[in-house]
Amino acid sequence: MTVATQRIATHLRDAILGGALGPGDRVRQEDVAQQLGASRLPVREALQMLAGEGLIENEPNKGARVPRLSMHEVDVIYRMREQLEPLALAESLPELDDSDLYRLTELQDEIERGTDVHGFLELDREFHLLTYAGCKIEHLSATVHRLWNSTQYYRRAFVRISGPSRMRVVNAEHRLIIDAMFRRDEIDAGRFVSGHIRRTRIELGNHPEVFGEKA
Amino acid sequence: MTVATQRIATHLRDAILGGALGPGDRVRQEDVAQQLGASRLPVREALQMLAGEGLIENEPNKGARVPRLSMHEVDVIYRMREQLEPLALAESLPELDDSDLYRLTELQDEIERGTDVHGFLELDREFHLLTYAGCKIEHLSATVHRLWNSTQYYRRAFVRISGPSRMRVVNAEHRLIIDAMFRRDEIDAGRFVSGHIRRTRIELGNHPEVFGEKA
DNA sequence: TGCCATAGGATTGGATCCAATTTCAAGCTT
DNA sequence: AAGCTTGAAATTGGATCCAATCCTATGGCA
Repeated sequence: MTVATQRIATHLRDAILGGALGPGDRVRQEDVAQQLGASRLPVREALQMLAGEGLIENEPNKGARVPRLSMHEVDVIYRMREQLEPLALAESLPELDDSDLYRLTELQDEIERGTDVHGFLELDREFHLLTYAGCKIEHLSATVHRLWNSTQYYRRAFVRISGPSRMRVVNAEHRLIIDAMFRRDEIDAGRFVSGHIRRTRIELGNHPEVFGEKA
Repeated sequence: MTVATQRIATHLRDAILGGALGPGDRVRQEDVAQQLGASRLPVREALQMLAGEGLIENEPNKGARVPRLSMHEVDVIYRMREQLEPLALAESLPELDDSDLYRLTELQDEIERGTDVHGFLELDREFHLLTYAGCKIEHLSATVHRLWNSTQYYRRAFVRISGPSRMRVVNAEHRLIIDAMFRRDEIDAGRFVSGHIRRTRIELGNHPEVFGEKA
C-alpha cells in the first residue's frame, strides 16, 4: 500500500509493457525482491495490485504469471475499447486545453517522421492516452488503461509483423481525431476513435500467428 | 494470494455489498484481522485485492476506506454498463443452456412475487449476473462485476427511495430480456439490457439526494 | 483566549522467520 | 521399461516483530 509497493509495481509493469516479460512467463517473488533490494512482502502486494490490473495472474501456492490471451479474448477487449474510449474521450475533451491539443499534434508529427516498432508503440500509446487524460472518472480511465496494458504485447507483435504498410491509414485517422478535438466535437472524435480501434481489431483478426494460433 | 486472503476479501466484499460498510467508512487492518482470526498480513492483501476491484480506496500510510462516488461518477459508470453489458450478453448467451434460462424465469417470477429492498437487490443482481454467466472473457466479466459492485450502495439507496412504484416497468424489461434470450437473439436482448440500464440511469439522475448532493 | 508546537498513542509499512504446499527427480515396484 | 511412490528442494503463505508515519490531545506561548 505504499511507496515500496508502488515502486515495485511500476517496475514490473514497465517490464511487462516493455516486453521484458511476455505471456506465460513466471514471476518469482524472491527474484524480484532481490533484484529490487526489498523483501518479498511488498513484492507480494505489488503482484496483487497488478493482478487487479489484469497484468498478472495469481494462482494460490503456484505463483504469478503473465497471462496469455487468446485471439478471441483480444478481439473482445478491442470491442470493449470501441465502446468505452469514445466515452472516455467525451469526458476528457472539455478538461483539455489547447496546449494539450498542440502536444497531440507534436506527437503525431513525430509519429509521421517515422521510427522503430518500440518508438511507434510508445508514441501511439502516449497519443491516445493523452486524449483521455482529462477523464476524471477513476473507473473509466482505469478500465481504459487496463485494456491498453493487457493487450500491449499483442499490439507489439502485430506492429512488428504488419510493418509500416498501414501507417498512412493510421496517420489519417489520428489527424481526424485531432481535428475533431480542436473543433471540440466529441461526437465526431468518438466516431473516429471507435473506427480506428475497429479497423485495427479486424486487421489483427487476419494475423492469428500473433497468438500462436493456426491460420 | 491464498485461501486466507480470499476468505477475508469475500467477507469484506459481502460487508460492503450488503451495506454493513458504506461510502467513506474506514477499514482498519487490525479490526478485520482480529474479527476474522487472522494476522494483518492477509488482510492487507485482501484490501489490495479489493482496491483492484474498486471496492476499496487505499492511501499510503492512511489506510483503507470505502470510496464515495459523486452523482456524475455513477452516471458515467451506468453509461459504461450500457456499452459493455450487451457485449457480455452476446458472449454469454451461446454458452447458456435452456435450464439457465428457466432459472432466469424463476428469478423473475420471484421478483414479481414481491419482497423487501434487500431481497429485490439480491434477486435483481442474481438475475442480471446470471445472464452474463456464460461470458468466458475474464476482462469483460470482471469489468461488469466491478461496475455492479461499486454502485451497489447507490442502487440500494435508490430502490429504498423510489419504492415499488416503477416495478411494472422493470418487470416488463426483464421479461423482454428473457424472451429475447429464449429466441437466442442477442441483438434484441442487448438492446433491452442497454435500455434497461439507460432508463435506470436517467431515473437515478432525478434523485441527487441519494448522493448527498443538492437537488 | 486562540494558536502553534510537541509528545504520546494509534495505525500502517516492511523485514525476518517459520509453516505449508508444490514441484521434481530419483528409486522402487511390477 | 513404464508408472507409481516417496522425499527433498524450491517456492509460496502466514505470523510476529520492529520501524515509520499519522493523528490527536495537551500544554506552552503570544
